[in-house]
Amino acid sequence: MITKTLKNFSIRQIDRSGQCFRMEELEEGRYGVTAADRYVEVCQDGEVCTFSCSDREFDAFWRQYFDLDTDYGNFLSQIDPEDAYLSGAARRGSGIRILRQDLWEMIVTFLISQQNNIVRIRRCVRNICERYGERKYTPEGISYYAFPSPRALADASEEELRACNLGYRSKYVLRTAQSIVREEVSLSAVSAMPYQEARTELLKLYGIGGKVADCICLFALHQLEAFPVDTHIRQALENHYPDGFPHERYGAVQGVMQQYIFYQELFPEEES
DNA sequence: ATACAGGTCTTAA
DNA sequence: TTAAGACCTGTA
Repeated sequence: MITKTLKNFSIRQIDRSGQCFRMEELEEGRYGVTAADRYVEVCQDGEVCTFSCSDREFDAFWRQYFDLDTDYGNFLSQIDPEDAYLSGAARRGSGIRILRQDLWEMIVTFLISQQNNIVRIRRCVRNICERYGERKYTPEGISYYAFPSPRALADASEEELRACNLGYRSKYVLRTAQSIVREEVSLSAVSAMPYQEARTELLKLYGIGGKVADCICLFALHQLEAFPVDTHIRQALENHYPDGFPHERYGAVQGVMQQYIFYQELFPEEES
């Protein structure tokens, strides 16, 4: 158990921002987070956060994962004060972090996410983790499932994946897993590439188009110049930027702005 | 009912 | 090169 005081950090906003589909609210203000092959519980009260892990585990993994060494105040201060829409969106989502998630996990997760809804995406990811992932235990004895390896998914059948509720995305996941196992695309090579190169490489995988590739670049590779355009973002840009979104202005950090906009569109009203 | 979810692939002009 | 159409499945 360790406690940290964190600015511009909201576990609730991160959960609802839809980057991670393996986070769940256990009770009011308490979240269980599974990432790669690890699990932690996070409690938050204002700026005070408690993580249910050791100091060593925190420094070895979660500090990075939650991007805690980045000053998000710096991103917020770059926003054009004349831009009322973006300023408002950023104020509302100011606790969002761009997580540094596992590359393979993001590839599969965002393959599943296409033309799909959040509830079902979560269920699909849970299903494949329980079916193909290794069962693990925290030091306290809480059980959870690691994300399945490329090998494990490559050895599955399309029918089995459909049974996990993936629908037509089953063959995307299967063929992509096989491509990775055969090293037609190298995960470690992609990890080391700059944005444009990584994006081009990811597009070689079956079922990955521009939007999904950008999500992977942003949420796994932390390439903040990636700006995934989905139906919500497209709509928001049409409504609020008739002359086009100022991509040049936010260039290297526009992925962060994308998240503020996405959050604003998904949660326009303050609830409870 | 029918449209729509964090789209992409395939096929036809 | 562009533009429909198809594709799983749940929810409103």
